[in-house]
Amino acid sequence: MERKEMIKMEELVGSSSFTDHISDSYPFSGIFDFSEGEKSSLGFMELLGTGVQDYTSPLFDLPPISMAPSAPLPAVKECSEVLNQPATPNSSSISSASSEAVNDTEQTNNKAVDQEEEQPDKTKKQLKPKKTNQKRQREPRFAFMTKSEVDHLEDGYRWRKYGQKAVKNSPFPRSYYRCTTASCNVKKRVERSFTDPSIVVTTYEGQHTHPSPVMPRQNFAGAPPGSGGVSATSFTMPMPRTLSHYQQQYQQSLINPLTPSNFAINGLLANNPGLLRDTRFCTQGAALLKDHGLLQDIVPSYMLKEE
DNA sequence: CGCTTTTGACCCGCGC
DNA sequence: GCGCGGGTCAAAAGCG
Repeated sequence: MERKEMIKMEELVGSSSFTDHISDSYPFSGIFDFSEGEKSSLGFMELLGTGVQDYTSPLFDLPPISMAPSAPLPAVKECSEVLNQPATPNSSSISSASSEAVNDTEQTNNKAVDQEEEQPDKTKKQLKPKKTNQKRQREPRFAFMTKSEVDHLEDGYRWRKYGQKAVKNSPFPRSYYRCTTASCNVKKRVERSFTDPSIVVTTYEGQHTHPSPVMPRQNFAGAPPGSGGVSATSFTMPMPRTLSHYQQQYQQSLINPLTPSNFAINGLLANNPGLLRDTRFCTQGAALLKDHGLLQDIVPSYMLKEE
């Protein structure tokens, strides 16, 4: 059995319950898409190359202490768009989630209103209500590649497939999934790389507004949710905000070993001592050392002017 | 029976 | 304006 699986993102957040997916080398890479509006800034193919070797090559190192990037990453052209990212996509799960919740609510309301107002004729299939002229808000997206035989990787959440489309220039279709939780509008797309069919590209969009159905909260140092020790929102959203978020947590854990983040990170590292050594996160925004405030999550270090 | 998947149609933005 | 491609909807089918 040689199947290699992704590191589940909720595990990266801090579950202490995984051991069986870890191998010495993770064919795993991810980049972030902070696109705003319709244009995507995903560029992982150019960024990562087309071979599996590329995915596991050290795009930057994650030394256990410094977390310093070994080298600037390529595909800089993609980085400009991150600047359009509204403030702090991931510095606070609360703010991020709440702002999105507002958007979702607005969209839902608009939709409901539209449906009520328009009431298209019931000829044929009922048409979708027309969208308002405002541009569709696209949530921050996170994409990563996984070497896997299965398309739909288990990630701790329950998903319902709502669509499948053929992808241009690819023999493999793209599948669209939505989180089954009612109030949660997280989506993900799954498709195979046409350059390497063993690679599955998964793109998450949005943030879960609920804990993972299969990830018990006591993983986090046994602190009950809302107890004031470990807030539920800190750890019950395994969907990645950005990888740098986790690196921040890790960094924070080095600075202040009493922060709640440590419960997650330490548990993670305790169970997976090779994680930092082996995991090659490929993201422009992830490799940051200095504290650049909120921008630190979204702007690559070499784009920040040294002062 | 309830939930999920399938799948064709539709919507929408964008480029020409 | 039109066509294309990506994304979504929703009825029907499938499944446990």
